[in-house]
Amino acid sequence: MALRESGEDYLESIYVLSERQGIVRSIDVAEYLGVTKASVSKAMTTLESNGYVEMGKRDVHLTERGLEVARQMWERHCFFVGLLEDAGVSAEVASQEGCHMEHCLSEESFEKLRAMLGRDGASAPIMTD
Amino acid sequence: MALRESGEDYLESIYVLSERQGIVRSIDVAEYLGVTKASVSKAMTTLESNGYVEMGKRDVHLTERGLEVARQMWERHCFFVGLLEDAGVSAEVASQEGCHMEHCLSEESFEKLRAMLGRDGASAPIMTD
DNA sequence: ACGTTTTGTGAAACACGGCTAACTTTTAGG
DNA sequence: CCTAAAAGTTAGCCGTGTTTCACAAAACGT
Repeated sequence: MALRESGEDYLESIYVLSERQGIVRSIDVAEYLGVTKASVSKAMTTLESNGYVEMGKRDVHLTERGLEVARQMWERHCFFVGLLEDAGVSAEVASQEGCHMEHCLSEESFEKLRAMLGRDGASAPIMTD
Repeated sequence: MALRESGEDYLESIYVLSERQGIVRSIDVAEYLGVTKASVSKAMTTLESNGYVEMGKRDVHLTERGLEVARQMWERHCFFVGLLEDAGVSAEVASQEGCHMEHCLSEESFEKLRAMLGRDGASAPIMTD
């Protein structure tokens, strides 16, 4: 089953939170994304059954497969947010809108775009945002 | 009621088709977007009740309000498709993916991005694609 | 003018992704 | 320990936007 935009968002947030705090619980994801814990629970179930995450007793973590997607999403997130900020968009708006742009492109197209725009591949350090 | 991504797509396609062929029928929109005519029928009903389109006996056309949105979407479509093509993405893929990017940004952010990237505002001539 | 084909509509169903509410389970303080 | 708070799950609902299927209405060829 193909990953949807919302699934990618969940994976990305698990990635960011795990870098930030190590162990990630559903409630952390819920707060980060601004959804209810019920929504997270549902999403985790389908992400787990598709092999993107594994749920322990009190944590959730990415599988290899999930990590790959998550890193890619985070990379794109940083790219688009940086691009918009450079264009003069406020950090807050750039972050919101970048969140959507990151799901629009295939990997191939994204790489081509990044190559053309000459922004290097460095992702922003993960911090509270 | 705010316009959703799909509503914007419908308006844009009516705009493109009307430039191309004058009169636009539901079936044309359905074929253009690759959805069923039932979907178009339903979408037109809500777009009409929100003042974006008017339905005649055998055609559908944009109101002032709808035209404004449609032109804006088309402008963005051309911008993103052009950008991707310049990056080396095939016309077909660029068109597909540009279709999604065009809905991600606020008007303000889009203008800033366009200004920074220095692509002029000329939209591509409307042709079969 | 008639019948066929094309076009449009309406009803019912589905997938998705969110929500609330109620419940269970786990954690942690006293 | 034991209870209260926090975290997680489950069930059911909603809105959006599709679909299919059946039908209505219009257009068109002969």
